[in-house]
Amino acid sequence: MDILELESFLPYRLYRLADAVSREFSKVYKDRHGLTRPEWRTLSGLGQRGTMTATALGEQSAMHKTKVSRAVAELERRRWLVRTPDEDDRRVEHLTLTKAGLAAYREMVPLAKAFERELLAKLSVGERGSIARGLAALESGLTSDKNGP
Amino acid sequence: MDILELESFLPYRLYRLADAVSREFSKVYKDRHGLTRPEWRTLSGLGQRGTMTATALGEQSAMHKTKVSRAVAELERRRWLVRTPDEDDRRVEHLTLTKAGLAAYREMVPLAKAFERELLAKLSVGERGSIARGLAALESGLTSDKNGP
DNA sequence: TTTCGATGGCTACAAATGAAACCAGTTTGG
DNA sequence: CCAAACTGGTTTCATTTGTAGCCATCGAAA
Repeated sequence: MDILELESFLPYRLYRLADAVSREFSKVYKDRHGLTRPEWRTLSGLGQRGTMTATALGEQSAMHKTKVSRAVAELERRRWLVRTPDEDDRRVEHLTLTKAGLAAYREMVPLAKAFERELLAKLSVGERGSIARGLAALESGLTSDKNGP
Repeated sequence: MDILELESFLPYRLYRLADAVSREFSKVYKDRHGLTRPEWRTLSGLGQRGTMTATALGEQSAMHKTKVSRAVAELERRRWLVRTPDEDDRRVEHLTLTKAGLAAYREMVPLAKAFERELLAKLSVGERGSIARGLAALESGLTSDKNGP
């Protein structure tokens, strides 16, 4: 009889790994600032790009509109970002971190980098290369057929 | 100023990839049988191993107890599995797929394998090897320090 | 034994998520 | 010019998830 070995099934392995890593990293921003993942991604996106619209944020960080909307609302409530209406299109808002938001971002960046470094530190150089190539390959394999007919 | 490039941040990349793949694959078991992911994993685990306790299922498929509990309850409601109390320890229940459950499992296995095959089909042999090695390396890097002092 | 800490499994409540509907505002085609 | 289709963003509601606490049972230690 034909069976499936869950432990070596790629979707499962990927998910489990990502879940473990993400859960571990979430401690960093949760413990430090009580952020949720969508909030962290929003902070990160704005810190990186300077100013973005909600839609752009959603695309960059692969989040559903509603996640973005709620994350932005919360960061605004904390006064970590401000919205400035677009001149030409009144539906659009440009989001920018405030001083406080930027401070939080600046504090998070080294922690994030350290986390990633530690994660990779356990691997050999060859292994690091393997992940880089493997992930890139899978990523491009996926995104290319996202656009259906 | 120091910034973090979200798009190349490993935890983010992993999560996004896993999420996309998992979401795509979930269509298979959702469309076919209206299963949730925990339910699918439960089915898969039992199909693979024959008989397991809820705790064992949780460990094998990396699911929280409550997810397991609820998934098992649902599969039992569908009469896809039965519980048999352990002889020695009356807290423990052994879970086994019924004929119906097994039929569903048998139907799913080829679909799962086909999905994985297609996912990998877009990659070169070298790239496939890279993922295999990369994932394995990260996995062992993680599990080894899960056991804190 | 009795008692006390673990363990298997469930449930109740709170928080996070997704789908779909919605509201403005904008574009397009007649 | 105006209706219809579309887009940015929010809200509502149902579903899913996690946390914490519960219950029953078990094992060990007194």
